[in-house]
Amino acid sequence: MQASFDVRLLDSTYEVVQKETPQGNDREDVIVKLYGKTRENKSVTILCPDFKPYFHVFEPTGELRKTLESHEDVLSVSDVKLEYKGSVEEFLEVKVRAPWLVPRFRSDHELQHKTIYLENPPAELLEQLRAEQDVSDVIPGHEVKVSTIDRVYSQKLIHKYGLFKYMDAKEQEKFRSKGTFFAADIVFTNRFIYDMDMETCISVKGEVIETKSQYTTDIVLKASEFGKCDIFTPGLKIMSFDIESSIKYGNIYCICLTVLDEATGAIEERMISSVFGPRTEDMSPGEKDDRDEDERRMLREFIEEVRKLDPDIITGYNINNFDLAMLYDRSNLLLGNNNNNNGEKQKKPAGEFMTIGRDSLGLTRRENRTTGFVNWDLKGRIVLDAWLSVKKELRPKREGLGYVSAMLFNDTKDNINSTKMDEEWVNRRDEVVKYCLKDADLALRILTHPRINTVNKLMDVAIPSKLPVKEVSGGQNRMIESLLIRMVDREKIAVPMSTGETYDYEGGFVYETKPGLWEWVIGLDFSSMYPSQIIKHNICFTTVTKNKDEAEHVSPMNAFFLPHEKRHGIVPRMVEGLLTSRKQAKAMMKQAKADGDSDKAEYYNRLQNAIKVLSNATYGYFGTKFCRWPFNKYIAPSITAWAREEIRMVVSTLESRGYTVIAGDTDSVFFTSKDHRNVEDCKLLGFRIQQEFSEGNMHLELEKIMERFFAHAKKRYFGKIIWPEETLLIRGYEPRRTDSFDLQSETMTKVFQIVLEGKPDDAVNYSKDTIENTLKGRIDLSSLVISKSVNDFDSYDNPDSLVHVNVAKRLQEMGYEFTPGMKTPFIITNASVQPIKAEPIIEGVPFTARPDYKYYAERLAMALSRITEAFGCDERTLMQGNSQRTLEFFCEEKPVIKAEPAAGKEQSKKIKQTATLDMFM
DNA sequence: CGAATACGGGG
DNA sequence: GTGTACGTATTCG
Repeated sequence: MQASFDVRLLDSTYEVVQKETPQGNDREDVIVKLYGKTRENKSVTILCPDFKPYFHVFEPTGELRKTLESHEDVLSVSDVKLEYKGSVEEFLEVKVRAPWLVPRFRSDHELQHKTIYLENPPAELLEQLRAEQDVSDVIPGHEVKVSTIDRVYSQKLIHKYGLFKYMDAKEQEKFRSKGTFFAADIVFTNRFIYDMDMETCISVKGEVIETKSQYTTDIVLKASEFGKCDIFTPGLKIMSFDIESSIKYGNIYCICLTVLDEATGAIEERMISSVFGPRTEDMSPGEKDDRDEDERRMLREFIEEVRKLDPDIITGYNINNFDLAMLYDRSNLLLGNNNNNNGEKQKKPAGEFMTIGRDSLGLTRRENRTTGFVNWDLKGRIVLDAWLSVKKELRPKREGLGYVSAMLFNDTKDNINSTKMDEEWVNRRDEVVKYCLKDADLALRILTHPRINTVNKLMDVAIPSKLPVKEVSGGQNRMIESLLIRMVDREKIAVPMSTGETYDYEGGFVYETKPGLWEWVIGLDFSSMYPSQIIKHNICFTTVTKNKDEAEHVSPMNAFFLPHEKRHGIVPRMVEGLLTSRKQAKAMMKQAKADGDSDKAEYYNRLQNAIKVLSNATYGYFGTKFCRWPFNKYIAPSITAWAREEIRMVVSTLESRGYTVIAGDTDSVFFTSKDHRNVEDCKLLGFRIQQEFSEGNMHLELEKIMERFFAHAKKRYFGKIIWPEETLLIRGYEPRRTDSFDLQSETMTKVFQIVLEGKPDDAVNYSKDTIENTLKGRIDLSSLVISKSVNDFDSYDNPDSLVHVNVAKRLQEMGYEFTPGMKTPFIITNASVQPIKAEPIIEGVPFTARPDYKYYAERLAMALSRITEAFGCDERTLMQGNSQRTLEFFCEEKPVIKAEPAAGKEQSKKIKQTATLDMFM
């Protein structure tokens, strides 16, 4: 049956299938598969045959051309002309049978060298080589060493001057059947999406396949035609799940899941639990088998439910590190046919049995080699860990499910002691299952909470980046490349591969902060500083020139860019497109607001934000080693250099007019004026300066006015904003450490408050008092507790040097049970020795040891001094209290309070500030 | 001081 | 998957 759908793309993959040829023999073939959701909220699998992988090779030698032409895996070769570094060059387009063959061709034929060694070349040739623009060095000698700036130019030189005859056999080997590969690292399905010019929403026509075979989606469609369609945002099915298990025995007790269908608001819940109690050490083989069989049943039930419910998103709390690993390990162990004849475990592709992907394939695990970070993938579904979303969006001080739930919706986990799950499972089985479901529910509510809203945000950025939603959940690279590669392809420009080279360059300008407490501070910033610089100076890999004469833009780091009229760069055009569509989105938002359509307004607000993310990421992309474009080492540094020039100009103009600039970073400046001491005056001044410095596509904007502003160092400040809205601003102080003790964060918060009330003297006193109380032990023990989790002892390189590991060892010696990964609370008792000594906190046992109050006081002083230093009170002074030495110390210091005196009625403040000094003396 | 290492979170 | 992206505080050297 023929049908047509509008589809929002969620994921893409490919499959190798057997295809019958007219000759009757089977041949491997590739089909692209797209997964998505239709406008009617139906899940769909789209099968797209007839697309083949291809790549380009620069000016291949005769040998390489012959090898490729006659290779059994090569479907076709054709000559194409593509632009590379400003010139049109000859390339060979090579179409191959399957994506996984491309890396194989690369390893067999990719040229690795850009230095050529020549034996006895004539002197005349050497002169010619030296004169070549792209030769960076010619070192004469027995063997002449010719270095070029990239492999393409090595190839060009060899061809142009017939250099093979001056190369020995070994040297020839490096170049003979090798070539420089282009576009051979573009993920196959992305290549498909770019070439078909698909966006995140497509319209597709094709034949509905009635027997769904392995697919779990509502619809399976064999595509015959693709078209454009308007953007829409279907309701997704979001599943959250949680597993309770035994650490000791490794088995699963229960799996609970909850599924929200955004389209209808309906929620479905499932609880799958074991009929057995905990395992024991002395179980008989028969008992063990029964329990294994029971767990097998649970896993199978889980798989069946997921396939039936067919969610688009799978979430849970810390599922990347725990629950998914649990499913993976247990299904490998229990569902694999590991009970074969000789009892040996059969090696199977891992995750294969957890068949919950939309194509019935299993769970795949990817571990980052350097970070150890684990990523899970299910075809057609998007795996999102609510924990990671929370970290990214909220940066809460503690990241536990209970803490975050309390913070977001004042709800909390059920009362189950998860560290004693075996015990809880014996005594309160029903409650554990409820607790498990509750956790799944909390994770779902967190992921969809307005302040987190991960699913919507991903759906949104997918729009301007024109990609399936799963693609944008990875990194920003892919989003930028999605836009760039399409433009570049259309204009017949070659797509080089990243060389992975890194280079250091200077970043944004950071003004040396004037520490102190200030009043009536005006904050301005350039909107979209980096994108604006790209546009202003036509910065692009297509506009770089070595010829200063034809350049219109000369960056402060001496890179030259062509005038916009001569060649309008691809990157500036891309960024302009983004800024324009952001303006449109903002206008739509305004319109929707005016119409009273708050949902629509909210949508356009998120969309404009997504576009902002994308346009800002453009600069970042050119600064990474993954950036594939030539001249990238001129692009990012030129952007930042021009930006530094721009903001410096503002700073120096303001200073030349007698205003005091207090802080500034990359695109922002904070300053204060003696003659503007109220909101209205500050607004007038701010707007005047905004107008003065906004020119062309650069827009300096009055962002905020602060009644009080405290700055202590670069990137560390807080303030009380009173315009355009009254809010608190805190930067760089976020006390986000879970291993800090309560007293520290509580005191810090209190000190912020006092400072912003305009009472720095009180803040210093409060700090001193708290430190003194701590030193003298007049402090609640519970506010000193530090809690850290302790892993397997032998997982540490140097376990004895770590306090928390030693505490866990002591717990074990004292006869308490210790489970690796367990959170261990303790109080430091002696920090003057190495390793630091601490005593564990044990529930129900009174803490009798004496805390190392000096240690705690010092840590407090260290944290608080970052603020009090601005008032002339450093860490040492804080520790010394009001002693005579304090006084001496202060006498040598320059004036401490830097608040600008307020005019007229505010005079009393000045007196108070003097009083602060008096107090110290 | 910059580089290396560990944590967080889950049961 | 035609790859290679945690962010941050503390300790180490």
